[in-house]
Order: sequence, then structure tokens, then C-alpha cells
Amino acid sequence: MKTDKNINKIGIKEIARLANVSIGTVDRVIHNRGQVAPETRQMVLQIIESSNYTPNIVARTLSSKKETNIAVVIPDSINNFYWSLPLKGIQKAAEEIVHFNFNVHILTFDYSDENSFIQKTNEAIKLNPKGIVFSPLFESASYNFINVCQDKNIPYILLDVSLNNSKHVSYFGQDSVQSGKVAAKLLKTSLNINNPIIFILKPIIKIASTYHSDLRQKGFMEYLQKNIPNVKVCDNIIDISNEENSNNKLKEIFKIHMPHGIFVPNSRVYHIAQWLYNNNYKGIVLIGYDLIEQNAYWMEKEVIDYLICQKPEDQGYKSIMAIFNFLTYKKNIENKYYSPIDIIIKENYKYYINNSI
Amino acid sequence: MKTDKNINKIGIKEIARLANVSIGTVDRVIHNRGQVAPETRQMVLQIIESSNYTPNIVARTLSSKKETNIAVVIPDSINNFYWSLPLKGIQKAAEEIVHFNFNVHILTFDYSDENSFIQKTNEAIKLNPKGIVFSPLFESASYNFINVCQDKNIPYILLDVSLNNSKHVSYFGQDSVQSGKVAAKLLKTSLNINNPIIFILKPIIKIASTYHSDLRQKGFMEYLQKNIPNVKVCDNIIDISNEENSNNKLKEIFKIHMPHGIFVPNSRVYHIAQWLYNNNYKGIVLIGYDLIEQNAYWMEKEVIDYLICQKPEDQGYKSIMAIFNFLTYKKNIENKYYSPIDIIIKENYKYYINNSI
DNA sequence: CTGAAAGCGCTTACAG
DNA sequence: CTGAAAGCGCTTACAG
Repeated sequence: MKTDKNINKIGIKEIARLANVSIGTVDRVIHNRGQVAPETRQMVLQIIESSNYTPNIVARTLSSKKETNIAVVIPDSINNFYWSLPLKGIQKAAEEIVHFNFNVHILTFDYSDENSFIQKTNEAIKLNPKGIVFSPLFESASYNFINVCQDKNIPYILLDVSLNNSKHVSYFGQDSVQSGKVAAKLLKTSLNINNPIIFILKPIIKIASTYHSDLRQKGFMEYLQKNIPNVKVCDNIIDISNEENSNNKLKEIFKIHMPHGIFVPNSRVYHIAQWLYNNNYKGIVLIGYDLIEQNAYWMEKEVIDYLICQKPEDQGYKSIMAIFNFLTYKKNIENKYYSPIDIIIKENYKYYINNSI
Repeated sequence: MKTDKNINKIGIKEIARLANVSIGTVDRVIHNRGQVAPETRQMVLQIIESSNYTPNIVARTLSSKKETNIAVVIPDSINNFYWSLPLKGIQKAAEEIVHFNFNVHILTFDYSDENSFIQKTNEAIKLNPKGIVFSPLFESASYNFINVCQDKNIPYILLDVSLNNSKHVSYFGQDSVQSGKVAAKLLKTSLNINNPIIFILKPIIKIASTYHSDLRQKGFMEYLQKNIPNVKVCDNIIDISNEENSNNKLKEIFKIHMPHGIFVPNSRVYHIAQWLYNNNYKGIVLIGYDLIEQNAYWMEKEVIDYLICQKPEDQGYKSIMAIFNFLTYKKNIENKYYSPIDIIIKENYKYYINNSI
């Protein structure tokens, strides 16, 4: 087996020769620029097709002085650790494609402020980008935005949050509902009793979005109801912006019932872990989300049993590479890309740290 | 964030003009090729220095006709599904770097035949490769091979199997011992009893290597002995090259004990699943390796409970990209890269299929 | 609608 | 020791 360039590798010169035209005409066909006689066009297209021609991107980059702008509009990661992860992946991708005259412009907005989102999308358009990657956190503003994109014929990719009836090139994100089911299954297996008492605890800080959290809980509940008919579930929101209040709230909840398992549908599971540890509660199966540093700590201490993880760096990286490949090679891209739902336990978490890209 | 390229972009032409020489001479200085008068050399070097010149790597790639050969020596995937996976990743990487004049030559050997390995390593050397990726399945032959590589100053990367006292640039593979521990932990959690009876079943076909299998079992046993002191383990090899014999063997084993859990340290767990299903054994926790099609089937049917997976496509892909980056950018590379130990269950397996690269 | 030619920044023979 | 020139595969402006 051998990757033989001399078989696969054919350039516009050779295509021109086969089609009996000049390379200029081949170029016109490839880029849809200028007028080409329909028969000539057909001929050239057919040769391109049957020869598996792929443009030499190195030559293209060298000869073309065009800079290609990609605009990225995502929440900032100030007070918002999660978004630093896709950002990391995006930056890595940006570095890789800068050699090809692709400039990735990252515009971050305050995700508690719709106006800042609108402002950044406007800025994005002003960059005259050839492609856009963004997170449609605000629905109606997002629809306005994609209308503009479609008017201007700018392909866009959705990151982390999806949008119905949108003509996006692709969506990169998580299947949050399914990840909730995974969590429920793990809990069921670990408890292995017919009448478990399960807490769903949602530690929140005032501005946090509950988009994914709600979907995860939905999947979690669906699974439980179907597979553990006699389960008892207590659902509580814990405002952790004030330590004392949150402790009191937890104390109250635990007075009424003692849970067998706890499901935390967001990354702030470390907060619950800390409280369980401080209050010497043991033997409760605890499941949460995201392998952030604090969660790794409580996993090592065996207070957190499972973390569900969804490779946000990967999603960021892949979304940029996808728009790059789409623009460069006109490659078809899957309309939807869900990253794997990783199950993390004490014994394997180390292999997921700094390892995702 | 923005990458501004237009600052101080100076090329050899401009350097030549400033130094009052031709671009050929500038090139000689840059690459230390050919003779240059000491004063001329100084002059040019000084201009390069003060102008922050960096070579345009895109132009370099385009103009240089030098083809860089990378030799890959791995087992063939005839009758050996596993090796089709790294192969897939390798081919994908090969496609990506072919534009940079990198040719990846894949040489596959029969992994039950040391001579075929030796022959392929010899062929690899004849390609005059700038880098090598290979799987050192035969120890002494591998040491001979790396001695040749070191003599010829060819950097090499190990794939899937590691080698002590080797000066490889990097190793891409699995931490098989740890993955066995993960399996044991999952089994412990699922059973949750103090005196479980556990079978380790090893379905083999005559020529299969037991390298990883042995390490997985080692990790598995270590974890059990430490964490379930009263466990009873029965360890059996099942030759599945003959259906009837293997069925009889299994029947015999199950006559003596009824296991609570079964650990299969290789990908042929589907064979055990099939047998359990046919004989109507239920409620036995079954753990195996690798998300191959047959295993997905039995996972869907809830006969296989867990699969441990190690992204072999990824390993193949990354090993090639690593040698490419090493040669192109002289980038430092981690000496060792373990892929994550993925835990696959019925609820998440779909997200791992065709999704790894 | 089409072709011929210059040029992107470098490498590589070749000639002196 | 050095320079002049061709060429890598593509894009781009120009001429017809």
C-alpha cells in the first residue's frame, strides 16, 4: 500500500491539457469566475471529477494575496470557565491556518447581555468574513444574524448551541439530552436498588445559562422514569453565589431525605462535593459534568464518582477546521457533529486532561 | 485576536538587494550550502538578523521538489480488524500532508511472521525515509531496526507497542495496564458484592498477539486484588478457531462456577456474548474491548455491558502528524502519548462510531 | 468566452 | 565563489 502522488496528484495544467483548454479556463470553472461555454465547463468538470483533483493549497496560498477572514462570535470566558475551552481549541485551529492567509477574528460577548451579542455580530459582519462560527445564545437576535449571513452568502457554523430552521453548514456540540441518559444509566448501575432516592441539585450563579443543564435533566429524567419506575427524585436549585445560604439550603434538603445518588447537571458539582465532604456524607453516588480542575480534585478524593465530559476544546477546534475545509476544499461537511459523551472516573480521568486535541 | 502578517515581511529578494548580491547567494547563506565568501556571508547574515527575516514555508514547499518519504511499518489488517483502524488514521494524515510533498509509504507485515516484519523494515530503509512510524511487535528484530535508524539518523515513532531503551521521538498508544484497572473498577461498581466470582475469558485465534491482553489482565488483577479481597477469579483461554471446541470449553467452565462478571481482555468479546445469549445466561456483567461492529451489536442487545476503547484511528493519525511536525517545524514532541481510555456503554456508543478523527 | 503571460517567494540546476 | 534563469501550481490582470 502506498500513497502514490503520481497517480492521484493532478494539477490544473494537466486538466487543461486533457480538456484542450488553457489553465485560465480551468481556473474559471473551478472558481465560477468569468464566463465559460457550457460544454467546455462540462468537460472540465468531468475531468476534475474523474481525476479526484484537489487544488494545491500551497500554490494557491502563495499566488493569492487574498486574506480570508473568519469571524468567531462566542461568549467571553470572564467568570465563565467553560468558554475558555472552546476558545482554546479555536485558537489552536487559528494558528494552524494562519499560514494559509486565514485570519481568525474572535469576538466575545457577555452572555448575560443580548445587546453585547448583537453588537458583536454586527462587528463580525463588518469584517467582511468568508465564514462565521458562532454560538446562537439569543434566539431572535441569532435569527436576525443568520438572515444577514444568508443575504451576504456567508456560510456559518453553529457552536455549542443549535438553532432550528437554520441553514448552517454544520453544528458542533453536544447531545445534552443523551448525556443525561448516560448519567442516569450510570447511576442506576451504581445503585442497583429498586427504590432509590435521587437528588438533582443545580448549583447556579446568577447569570449562568441553563440551556444545556435543562436538556441534560430532561434526558436524565426520561431514563429514570423508564428504567426505575419507583425512583424518588428531588429537584433543587442551589444558589451558590452566597456560601452560607447555599449551605443552609443543602442542610435543609438533606434533612428531609437522605439520597442514594446525586445528579448535578452542570460543572459546579465540585461545590456539592465539597459540602458532602465537609459534612462527612459518604456512600452517596455523585455524578456531574466537565473535567475541570476542581472536579478532578474531588474525583481523586472519591467524592465525585462520575463526570460526563464533552470535549469543548475539540468542538472549538473542529468548528474552525470545518469552516476552513469548507471554504478551501468545498468539502461537504456533516450537518451535525456531536462529540462523544465521555464517561470519566477516577481511574481514567488523567488521560483526558490536556489530551483532547 | 488577530494575526497581522503585513509587518516587516521581507524576502530573500529584498535581502539580496540590500546586500548587493544575488538571491542564490542569500540562499547559500541561509542553508549553508555551497561556498560563500566570508565577508559576503557576514553581510547577508547581518541583514537577515536585523530584518527579522523568516522564510516563507509555503513558498519553500512549493518550490522544492524534494519529496519527503515517511515509512510506516505496521501489521496488515487481513483477518485482523484492529489494525484497519490505525491504518485509517494514518491514511487520513497522509492525505493532509501530501500537499507538503510528504509521501507516506505504508508497509504491512504478517504479524504472525517475524520474517515478514524484518523484510518490511528492510524495505522501509530502502525508501530512504526522513522519518519512520512502526509497531515493534518483534522485540529483537525491532532493536536491530532502530539501530539502523539511529545509524542513519532517521527519527522514528513507535505505534501501539512500546520499546524500552529506545530513542524514539515519541510513542503513541494505550496504557493497557491502566485500562485493565478501569475495567475492574467498572465491574466492581456494577456487581457491588463482596465475594464475586469473576471469569477472565480470553478468546484467541491461533496467531493473535497477547501483548496488550496480558497487560490489561495485569491491571485488572491488580485492581481486583487490592479492592475486592474476596474475589474469586477463573482465568481461561478459549480457542475460538473451532466453534464446537470453544462451545464445549465454555460449557465446561460454566459447569464449575456461575460467574457474576466476565472480563474479556481483547476485542473478541462478541464471541462470549454470542455464547451467553445462545445459552440464555442473563445478568452476568460482561466487559470487553474495542468498539467493533460485532461488539456494538451485542452492546445494543445489552449482552455486553461495557467496552473499553482506545481510539486507534487517533493514534495512527497523530503518530503521522507528529513525525510531520517534527520534521517540518522541528517542534518538540511529547515523548509519550497515551490516548484516553474511553468507557463505552449502550447509551453512548453511537457517538464513538466514525467520530474519532 | 478564451488564452498567454506575469508573478507569489523560494529552490535548484547550470554556467561561469 | 557567484549570478541568471527556470520552475513549483496556482491566481490575476490583460488582451483579444
